Amino acid sequence: MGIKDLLRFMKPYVEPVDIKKYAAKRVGIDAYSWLHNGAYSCSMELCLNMEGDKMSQYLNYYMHRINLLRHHNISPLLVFDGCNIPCKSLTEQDRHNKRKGNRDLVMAKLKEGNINAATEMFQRAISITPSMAHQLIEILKSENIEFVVAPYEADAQFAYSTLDVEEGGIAAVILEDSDLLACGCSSVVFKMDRYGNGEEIALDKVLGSVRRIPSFLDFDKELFAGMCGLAGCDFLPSVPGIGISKAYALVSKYRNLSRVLSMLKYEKGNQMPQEYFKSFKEACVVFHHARIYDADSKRLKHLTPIPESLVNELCNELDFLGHEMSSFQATAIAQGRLDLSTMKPFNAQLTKPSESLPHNLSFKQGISVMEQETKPKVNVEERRCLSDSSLKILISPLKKNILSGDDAIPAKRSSPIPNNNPFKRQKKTLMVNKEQSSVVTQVEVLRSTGVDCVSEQESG
DNA sequence: AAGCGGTTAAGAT
DNA sequence: TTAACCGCTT
Repeated sequence: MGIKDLLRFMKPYVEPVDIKKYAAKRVGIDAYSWLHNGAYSCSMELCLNMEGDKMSQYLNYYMHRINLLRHHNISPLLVFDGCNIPCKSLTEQDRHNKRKGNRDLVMAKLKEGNINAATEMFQRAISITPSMAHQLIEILKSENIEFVVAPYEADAQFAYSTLDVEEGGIAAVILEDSDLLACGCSSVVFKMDRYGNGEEIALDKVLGSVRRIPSFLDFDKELFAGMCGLAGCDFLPSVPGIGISKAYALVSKYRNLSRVLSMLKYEKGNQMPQEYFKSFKEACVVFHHARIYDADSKRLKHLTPIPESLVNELCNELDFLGHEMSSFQATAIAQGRLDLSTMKPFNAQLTKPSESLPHNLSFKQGISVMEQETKPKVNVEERRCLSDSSLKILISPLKKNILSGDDAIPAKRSSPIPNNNPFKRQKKTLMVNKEQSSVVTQVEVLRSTGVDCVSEQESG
């Protein structure tokens, strides 16, 4: 995953960070990585789709971390991954198959009665379902926490949100894995623990740096991204014999990506796959011009505008970035109204099956192990963008929400909003002074006074 | 020295 | 599942 060995290579630039450094700033969060982490504590319940409190424990984990940020007066922006981009389809297919294998193993162990082995396997078989993401999104809405579902890669969405830090863009991105650096994200926080301690790489300290080794003097974002591409990433296999170190050496020697490429062509000759040069170009375009959602104009845009000359060079063929979407569709996705595995609105349970949209966009994180059997398989080759007409289904069940432009959808939660703020006491005193009109407040106060397991209905 | 494949431990409570 | 680590190979 990500760029091979990049983090190890960048070790000299990694610095410990306390998240309160970003007090009063906006910070981006990889929404799925926290979902994954939170799911460990209840992997079996999630996999077997068991009802009950334990199953929602991942939400507790989540709100704990959100509350940690709020405590430091940090405004979180949660970014969810959206649809797959075509050039990544091989990677996704692989994962899909592995999860399927894990599911078979779990069932075998369960039959043997080997509970220990089974629970271990459950943790490997976890995948985040659209409905889990949706549950979280409903809570985020009711708690007024900013979020966006990216049309495609969350990475690019992050990069877009960091473009104008002075005008309220995000100052850093918190994530568990992956390497935002290739997209040009200015500041990345890895491995943040429950107290807000993590490790950070600041790209502006990297580029132009002479003090540390490796030195990135004379590197710009384009060269840096090129280096990452050469080392191999999700949508581009690495050149045999070239890892991150050689990639760095080549780029710093030639300081120009096309010169590096012609050099490779010359040196490696027939070792280079025929498709490589085209794929490399496309990977670079993904890094710089991926499709993102622009919340102001409510449209799909490119991370940075694609120059006309580049479009011509690519023969007007931009579908490797993911298909173009209407403003209408992009907005529905961004606001979390669409289940991307079915392309149906989340709360349109009353919709007749015959009105279902075709399963032509795959949900990035896959579907749960138990759901895989019932849901039709997605053929990645057949993915096509939905037309506006097929989206009309959105209007009937959700008319008010969509036409009024109001983002809020009445939350239908089965579980109460988790409240496990590590700073409960301090919060409580603040809360008591406020008018306790909302369910949230009531639950929060009751909990902090020692009353547990208050359901929404009981308190309302 | 760098690449590459295989193994391992962590993550969550 | 993924990053980190180890040891063999180029």
